Amino acid sequence: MHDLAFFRANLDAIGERISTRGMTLDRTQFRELDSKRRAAVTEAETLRARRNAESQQISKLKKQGLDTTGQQANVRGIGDHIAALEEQVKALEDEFRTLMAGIPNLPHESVPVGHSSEDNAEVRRRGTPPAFSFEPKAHWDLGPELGILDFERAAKVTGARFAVYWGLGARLERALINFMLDVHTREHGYTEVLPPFLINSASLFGTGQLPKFAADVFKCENFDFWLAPTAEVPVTNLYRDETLDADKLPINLCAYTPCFRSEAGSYGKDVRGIIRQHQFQKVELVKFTRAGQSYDELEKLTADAEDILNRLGLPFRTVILCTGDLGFSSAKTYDVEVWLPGQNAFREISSCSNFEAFQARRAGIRAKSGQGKAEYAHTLNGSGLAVGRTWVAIVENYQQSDGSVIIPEALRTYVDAERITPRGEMR
RNA sequence: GGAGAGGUGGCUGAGUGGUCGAAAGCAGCGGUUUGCUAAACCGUCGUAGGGGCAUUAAACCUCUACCGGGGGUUCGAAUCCCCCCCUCUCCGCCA
Repeated sequence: MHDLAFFRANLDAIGERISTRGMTLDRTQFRELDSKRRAAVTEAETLRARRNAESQQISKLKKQGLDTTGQQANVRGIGDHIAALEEQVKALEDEFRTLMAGIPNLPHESVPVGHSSEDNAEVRRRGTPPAFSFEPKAHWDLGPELGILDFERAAKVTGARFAVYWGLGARLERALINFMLDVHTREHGYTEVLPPFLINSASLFGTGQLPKFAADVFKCENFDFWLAPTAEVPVTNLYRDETLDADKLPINLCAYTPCFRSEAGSYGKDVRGIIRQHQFQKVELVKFTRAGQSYDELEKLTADAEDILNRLGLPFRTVILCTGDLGFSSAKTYDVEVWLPGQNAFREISSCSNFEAFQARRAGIRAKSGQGKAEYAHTLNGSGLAVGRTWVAIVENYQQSDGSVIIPEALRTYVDAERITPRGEMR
């Protein structure tokens, strides 16, 4: 959500910047709706002022014991008029709010202009993809062969796009969660939180999933509860409608949660394996900062995510998303992409974004220093990392010619094994 | 799930139909006093939106809305009625 006064004053510049995202801002529509809305508000308020004044008169007359039947009928007439006007105002404000709520954030000036993911720019690359003396397998073959990944039974229990992890497969997932949380809390300065996995509509509005992207989120019947699509939602909304002490920022939080996404519109995409599931596990990093420090913190956040891959010895590259590929709420995003031998490609494993005040304005997250005026905080988040995709990266990058998988050094104490062998534990 | 008690400004807490945006206290801010600290005293102190406004912004004036949320009654609602949400206590049930 944009600041209204700023938006009005800089409409043309904003419209042009937004067009780099491949979206057209109808400035004429905005101006017309805004002035129509304001005219209606002014009219309704003028009438209300009149009603209040005349009501006071009635009060005075009554105290003098005078008859006020005529005045009362008159004010009742004003009241009816107000009621009719209020309906107009409400309709216009709803329309206006929907319009404003659907306008994406402005890309930061450092974001390259482009149309699609092809225009994203690589900013760095670490590690070397492993050389295999055999044809490396994809995890959707390796997993079942190792007896650690089971799609058939998941489909029976729930449906497509779900998986069951067995034995060391399940333990590898859990080990990754613990490893990531330990590194972030002990070495990167984050505080661990464990939030609710169901969130309400107000929270989804705060981070920008609602109203535009309701179709991507699972909704509970008969409750205003939704399954969290990412820990970004519950964790960012922890401070909704609060004013933070600016001198104590940044606040760095990390959280493990399962994430649930309907994946509407992704039919036929990544149908094999666990790259794109309705449920996946993620460790998320969230920062609340002052306005002036958010871009430095974005660099740190991204480095914190990359550090996990470094420690696991997984090759990756980091790209900066171009204007056309940027998410709705984000001003600047780095995607960290891990190398997957089974697909012979880099695949997104973390997405680190600075939302500036865009979410804070929606969610009412302010920061105030001493006697200073409260300002909107800046919010950031990034995966640190997507656990399922890290699982895939380990299985595919560390596969051996005999079909086994070596556990990376950093993870051994967590998995309590050095290797996953094809015998398997699935029954 | 059942019974009861609550939800008012940064906090505590009064207010049960008519200048109530809301008493009082605390905290905050400005000032007087003061060797320093403290105290005392005086003043000030919510948020959002509209209009005045014209080239932006600030300041100022003014109006409107906001006493958990949404409806209703009334000339007029923090106050009365209905629905919902949240918190606390007890019972039941469960992990």
